[in-house]
Amino acid sequence: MMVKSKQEIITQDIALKIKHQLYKPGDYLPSENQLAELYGAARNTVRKSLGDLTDLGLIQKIKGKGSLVLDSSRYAFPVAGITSFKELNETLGMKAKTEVLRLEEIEQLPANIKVEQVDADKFIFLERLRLINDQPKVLDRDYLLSPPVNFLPMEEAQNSIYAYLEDKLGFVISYATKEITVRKVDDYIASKLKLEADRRAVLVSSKTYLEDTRLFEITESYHHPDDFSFFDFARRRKI
Amino acid sequence: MMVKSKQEIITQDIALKIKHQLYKPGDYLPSENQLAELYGAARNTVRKSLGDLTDLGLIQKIKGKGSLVLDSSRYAFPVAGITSFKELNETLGMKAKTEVLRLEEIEQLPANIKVEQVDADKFIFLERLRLINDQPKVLDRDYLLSPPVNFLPMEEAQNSIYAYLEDKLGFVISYATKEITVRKVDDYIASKLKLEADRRAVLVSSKTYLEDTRLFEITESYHHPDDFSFFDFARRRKI
DNA sequence: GAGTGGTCTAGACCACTAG
DNA sequence: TAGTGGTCTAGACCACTCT
Repeated sequence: MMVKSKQEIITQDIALKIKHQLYKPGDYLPSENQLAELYGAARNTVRKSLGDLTDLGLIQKIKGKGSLVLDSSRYAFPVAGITSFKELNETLGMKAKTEVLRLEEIEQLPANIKVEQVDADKFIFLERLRLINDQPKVLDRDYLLSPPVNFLPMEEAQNSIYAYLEDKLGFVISYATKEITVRKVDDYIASKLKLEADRRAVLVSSKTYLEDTRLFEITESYHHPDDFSFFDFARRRKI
Repeated sequence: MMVKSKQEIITQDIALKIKHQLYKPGDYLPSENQLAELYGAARNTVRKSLGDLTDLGLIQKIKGKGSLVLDSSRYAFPVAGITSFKELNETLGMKAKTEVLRLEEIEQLPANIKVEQVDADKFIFLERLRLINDQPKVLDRDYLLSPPVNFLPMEEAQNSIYAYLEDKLGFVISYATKEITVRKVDDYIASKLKLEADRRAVLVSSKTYLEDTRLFEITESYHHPDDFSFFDFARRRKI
């Protein structure tokens, strides 16, 4: 049984109130002292929550004034973070379908994939085509390292493998690196995505890591160029 | 005179030690209690620093074990954040040049730019071509809102306008939204970027905001598709 | 059991904003 | 001057890892 921290509860409660317009864009949240009283928490705990909401782009803190609710409707879905296709669908309410093209074990990674050091015995190779309104939009190639991922049931492959890994296997996904480039693709990919003459697709390559920093997944997603969109909310960082 | 907080000093000191390999990838940092003693700070202060380093992707904290230094050499430059071309050059040491194509005041934004509510009297329009090894790579179009940006000297346009705004004008840049798409472009852009027949470029559209949440800059960057690369480090966020 | 990071508290002083 | 967020402290208890 997962117990939520007081801080998580506060974060989600405020996020929900912003989502449901109890706190509207342009409003100020109650002050930190008021929130602390309201939730029966120390001010530091409230501040941690407000910090998370700031990172998410939901509010902006202004010294001496308060915490201003931003208009986050345009980018509230966490596409800048690590989010799976399935999760995105549900958030955005699109009519989407997933076709599993291949699901098999392989001994080696394709030569074009650059990885520093991999101590996996084998890999689970999963190729999926993502369709929206019956139009092919994304060709996904997942390479799951085994170990730690030793088996992937076919029915899970059709859904979110993140949900399977997190909920069923208890994996804790921590972070990922992601690179976006534009590539000329081969005949196979071009035909699957129904590309025109130029045959360029947007390639999103990512590597995903567990809490203990073990790499467990490498993904290559080929997106149809007409429909690709990546939205990011970023705070200025100086170091 | 800008005074650094104790927490900033700690963050930068540890970041520097990681950069200079005093703490190497695979090593654990000293424990939080040891760091607190070392810097003469409370544990909470050290924890805030370690949290920032975690967000930057420099370390990964593991419960019961310690703070593990990650191999961040591949993505240490903050391309996922808000970073200007000039800053990137310096970080990556590329031979780059900037040509200012236009610098003028305009009354209206181009029709293709969607903005909610803008209370600017006019705009400073800056068009620049970015070349690397004499090859055109990026066509940048900046629209600076006036107010708050009332004037941009020509010599600053050739450098980083962020440096001008932050260092000379004292602006505090806080956050930005950024969207990446692929677009067919017109003859003008195609010729400037020396695109081939297909005439698609990667468009990075961004809006940048000040600390008081005022929008002050809209940018449209057209990247040559062969050279575009966007690298991101993301932590899994649930809400 | 000793050490680690995760959470939380109660209180202090500061700089900034506003009336 | 009162209220706000920003920083910092010293201490507590917890869950987790390792031996």
